[in-house]
Amino acid sequence: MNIEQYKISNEEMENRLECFAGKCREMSLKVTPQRLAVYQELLESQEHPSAEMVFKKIRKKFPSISLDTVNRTLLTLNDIGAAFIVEGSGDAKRYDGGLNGHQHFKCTKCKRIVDFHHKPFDDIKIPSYINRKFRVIRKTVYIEGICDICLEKGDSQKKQSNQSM
Amino acid sequence: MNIEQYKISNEEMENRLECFAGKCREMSLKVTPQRLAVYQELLESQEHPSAEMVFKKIRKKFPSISLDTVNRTLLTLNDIGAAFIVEGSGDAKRYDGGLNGHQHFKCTKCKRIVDFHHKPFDDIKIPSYINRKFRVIRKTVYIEGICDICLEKGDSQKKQSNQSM
DNA sequence: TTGACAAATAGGAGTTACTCCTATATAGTA
DNA sequence: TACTATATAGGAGTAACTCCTATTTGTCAA
Repeated sequence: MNIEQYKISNEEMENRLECFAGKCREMSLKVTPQRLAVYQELLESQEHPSAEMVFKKIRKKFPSISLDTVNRTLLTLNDIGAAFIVEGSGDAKRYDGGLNGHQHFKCTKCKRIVDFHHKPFDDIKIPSYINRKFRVIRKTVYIEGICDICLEKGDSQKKQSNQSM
Repeated sequence: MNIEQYKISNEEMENRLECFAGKCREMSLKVTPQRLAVYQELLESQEHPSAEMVFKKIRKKFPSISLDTVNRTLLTLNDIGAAFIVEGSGDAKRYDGGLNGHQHFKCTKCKRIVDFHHKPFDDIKIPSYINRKFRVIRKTVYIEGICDICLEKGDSQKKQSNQSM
């Protein structure tokens, strides 16, 4: 079975929370109960939650937390590489006239989407257990990063940490 | 050069508009000037526009068009396969604790994101002209479709046309 | 241990990107 | 040409943030 439902053990969780606290200190970010709660909830969740979903879960144990804190914290986790935003999610719908086969590169800074075409990517083979379980409508190779224009005019600005923990 | 800036010719545009009108009739959708304008603008655009971008452009030639019409029309284009929504765009940000290497399948109906892991997808090689031009932060194989749960409870519902024109 | 202070939080206001509603207009047909 | 099912314009409503500000709290240093 390659469709993953990975449940974390208690020891593993302790370990990861400690590691996360360390990373925060390293980046001179304060280790607040809110941050720990958000990080823990994200690790426990099996469903790639939105901020709203995380908020609703945490609120049960931590009724005073605000949605804004959850949002801010999740973005912070993304910045320090302790979590990431699922590819493509979170921006306005973008449309494609679909004139010919191509793949997309998206700049996470300016949101520009650039087409490119690499023939081998047209023919990627999806594992059969996916086709058996789901009705696949589209498959593609998707690349995210910083585009040439943003690189040029902003190279001196803050760089994100992008290695995951 | 594989980074695409494909500009359509006038004859090609005429041809595509006629073909689009035909497809509308076939689906018993009315061929309105607004629909033609939205479709034409999408084909002319080099930038995978959002509804707002299309709206601003069209408004110059067609000042009375409403944003809602642009939104509705773009969704209609997506439904009949005359255009599509760039993968992943348009929904709330979804977060990933990133515990281990995996890829994502997203259900376009219920927005559920399911992890799967197919080792060959970990090692896709990005063409060098991409790495030369952009700073790549992430690359992944991304699959969209209808998940098992939605298939089971909604198979009788409307099916989208998914072949592009 | 305790101040001091920069950083973080709560909660509400503001913004963006739709999505829904309804009266009016119009494309397609009879 | 008249009818009718669709489509449109424009405003209201909603979702998902993002910003603002007063208050609180980790962290460091004495």
